[in-house]
Amino acid sequence: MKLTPVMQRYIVHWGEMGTRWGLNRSVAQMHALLYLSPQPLHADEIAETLGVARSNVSVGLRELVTWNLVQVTQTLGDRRDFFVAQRDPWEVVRVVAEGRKRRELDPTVAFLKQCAVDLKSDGETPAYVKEQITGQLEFMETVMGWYESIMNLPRKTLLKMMRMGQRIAKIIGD
Amino acid sequence: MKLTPVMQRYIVHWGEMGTRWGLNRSVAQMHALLYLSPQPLHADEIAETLGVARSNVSVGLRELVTWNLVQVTQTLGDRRDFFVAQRDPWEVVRVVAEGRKRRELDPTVAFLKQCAVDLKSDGETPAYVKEQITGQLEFMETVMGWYESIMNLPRKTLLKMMRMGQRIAKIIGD
DNA sequence: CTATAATTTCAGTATGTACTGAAATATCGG
DNA sequence: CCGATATTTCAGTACATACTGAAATTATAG
Repeated sequence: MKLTPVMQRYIVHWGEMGTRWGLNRSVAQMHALLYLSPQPLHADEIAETLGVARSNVSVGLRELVTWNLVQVTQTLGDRRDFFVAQRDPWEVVRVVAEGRKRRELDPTVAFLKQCAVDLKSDGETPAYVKEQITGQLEFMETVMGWYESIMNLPRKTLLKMMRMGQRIAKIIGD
Repeated sequence: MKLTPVMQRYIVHWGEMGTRWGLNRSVAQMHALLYLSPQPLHADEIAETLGVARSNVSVGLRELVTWNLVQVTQTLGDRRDFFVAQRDPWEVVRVVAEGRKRRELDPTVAFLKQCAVDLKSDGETPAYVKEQITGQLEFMETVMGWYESIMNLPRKTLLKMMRMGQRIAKIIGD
């Protein structure tokens, strides 16, 4: 696959950003490449175009497929797997957000819950600390409940809400 | 400062999570310690309690102060700086979210805008690619506009909205 | 101005994660 | 079942970031 300068820059940038979103650089680059490609690509072509090891592509694609950021397709008369990117930006955001929630929020809530239980029969920890911890748990549960609600909204409703911007305050704040 | 087992676990856990939120481990631990402390602490005490180098505490605290996650205070008759944690969870989230936006979203939007400009006079990049890139830019601008709106809402309105959960769909989706 | 305490800087080192490439494994046509 | 091609595994290595501790700097009390 031949890349124009803009395409190269795009892929490099996406790789950089991927590292800040919980993917690693080469995985993000693979997704970027597939995202720009009008037709499915096979692993060798990806490895060659990006200049990374074939094995690395193998691992990266599997991760992308697991996350539903990439899908596998077949071509008649070709044993190789071909890959296409998830192109719906909503789905991409959903997947990335879901991954973050799982890695960044869920463990903390679980941990705080356990703390809350332990603190009930804990004589040595100051009351002040107990309040801080339980308060934080309550806060996180509120925020996560909201997140779940948002994610369950139909896409159309979500888009509508986003486009309302500040006006939402008027509706809610009566 | 003396730590009970629950407090130790809390600090360790917060450190782990910090690494996933764009802070580094020891910085997050410092915040956690201050968050649990009923009174301001000075740098030496933090270093000793957490078992990290004094210099590391210095750098970490400065970062936390810059981010407004920690404030400096003084005590009469003591030359040392004392530190207290930002305890408002909304403010903590705001700060962390702001940091992420700055590092993860802003550069990408800026980059995509530049791409869009360059693509106007780019004969070699396929039309298909142009559409993908401009579509993505549009999407990101919608999402970021929404984020700004949310962050500008009064805290009370925000809390109200979060507690509404799914019912928000009914209001919007008419 | 000097002595002392507090803080910061920074070169060197440690640590964790990603990447490579060779070897092993799996898949398929004949 | 065999040979050829595609894919995956994994030990070793590279790389980026964080941490230490000694030295330099800054601030303050007398």
